[in-house]
Amino acid sequence: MKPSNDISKIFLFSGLNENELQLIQDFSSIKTYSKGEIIFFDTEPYLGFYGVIEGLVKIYKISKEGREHIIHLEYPGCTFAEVPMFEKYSDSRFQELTYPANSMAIEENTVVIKVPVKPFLELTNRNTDIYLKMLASFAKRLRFLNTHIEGITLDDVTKRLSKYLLTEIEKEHPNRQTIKEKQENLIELDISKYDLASHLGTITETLSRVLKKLQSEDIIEVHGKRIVIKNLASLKNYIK
Amino acid sequence: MKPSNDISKIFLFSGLNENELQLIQDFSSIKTYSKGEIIFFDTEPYLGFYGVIEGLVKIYKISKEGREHIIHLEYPGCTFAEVPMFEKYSDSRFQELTYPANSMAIEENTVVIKVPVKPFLELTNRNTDIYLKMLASFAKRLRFLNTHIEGITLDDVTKRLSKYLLTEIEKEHPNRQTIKEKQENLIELDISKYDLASHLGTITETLSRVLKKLQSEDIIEVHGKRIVIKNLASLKNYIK
DNA sequence: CGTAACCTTGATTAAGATCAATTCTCGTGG
DNA sequence: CCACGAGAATTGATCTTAATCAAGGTTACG
Repeated sequence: MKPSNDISKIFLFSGLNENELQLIQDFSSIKTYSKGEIIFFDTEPYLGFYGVIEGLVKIYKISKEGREHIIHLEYPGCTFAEVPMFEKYSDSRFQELTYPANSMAIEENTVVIKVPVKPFLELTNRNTDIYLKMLASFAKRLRFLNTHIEGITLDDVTKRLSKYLLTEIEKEHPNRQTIKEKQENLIELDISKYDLASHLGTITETLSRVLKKLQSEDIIEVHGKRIVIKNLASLKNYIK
Repeated sequence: MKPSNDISKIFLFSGLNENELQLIQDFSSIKTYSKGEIIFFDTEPYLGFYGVIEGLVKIYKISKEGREHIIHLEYPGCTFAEVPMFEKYSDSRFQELTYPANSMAIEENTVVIKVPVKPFLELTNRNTDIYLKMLASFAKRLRFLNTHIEGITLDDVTKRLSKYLLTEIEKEHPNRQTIKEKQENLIELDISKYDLASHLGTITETLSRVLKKLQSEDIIEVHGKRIVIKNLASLKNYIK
């Protein structure tokens, strides 16, 4: 009856036993969001972290002028906003922390678990396994952000888009050599072009033009949310 | 005789006892670098992390065209390149990891300790205190990078410089209300203008022009590496 | 079908990078 | 102590990329 309430798919919880999972479920809350619904703003006081069970969540910042930049996209299994938990720890004096960015569900029926800090830390206290898993997850995120910053500051939009497309291909075909010819070079965008642009640090108009340019060079073919890579070598050439 | 070999000032080691510190010192190596010397490249295989004992280190990326972007500046007490340690952990199959970015000593006689991963992890195995400290340090860095990305993608150069200047003032006067008038609004840059520009995601020429603009508006006064804030309110207005 | 959200296209503008000289600063050796 | 020279910083002129502004066109969904 509650397939969407299965929190064992959250990577962070994967080492925990039935009992611990039930405990977490007991003090946490699970909520389903519609597409476009805000999960939290970066002005809200920090209360706990979140995990995606179903759907897709964007983590983003907005400038004074209203321009948006997507920092992360969180897929099922991912946790987000765990970071402030340890900022609190590091501060001797108590201080009112806020969430580091805004977050919004960008798929219909996105299911998210909200885990309050205090009981969670009590449960996992001295659990080195959880700590190591978090360290690994933080490490991954740090490297991602490093690469992201590198892209934003040192690459133009074409290069950033090329990198994105190439990582998307890798994602869908983790071990490529064993895959048959069919669909090998097809990418099915799971986000809107607006969100993709914002994720690449640009705007829809520019993204549209760059996609058009790559099409005119016979490197890709765009049909709505489907992008076919027609010339992988040329695309790879752009990221050099 | 070896004042520069005092590794207890490394924040990460601050909870360790004499014995443990000695152990770390035994399997680690300490080296003094000249200004401009490379500590590691982002192409090198990962062998261990580093801690700054004296001096100043920049962590940076370089584009194909040779443009540089500084991601972090590391001061005495800081550790860097600890991140890949936990990427290795998270990967079941062994893989050859490289350093996430380049690093260079940017002060004369920068003293750095290099800690090899394996013995360090054996020493700290199951030491939740170290893990929590690392989580806190990763958390801090993640928030910093978030803010950094926000700045690069959503702010113009003037705003980024203003933010930098204001955080520098905070840094030098942690509890401002008790400070006397003199020197209150003086910033002594500890990096070159080239490095500052690169840290702000721009180039020296642009930085120079922005500094000039702020001077012409009577907000700051620049004398080489000394910058005096003449109108704090106006400067703060730029970061809104 | 109708309408709202999404996407594309074109014309224009603006911010900042690039290119090209100077000028300034400071450490070093005569 | 001064002069030299190299690296650092400034300034000006120009160019490039991508943002902005302004219409249209497409798609999806009730």
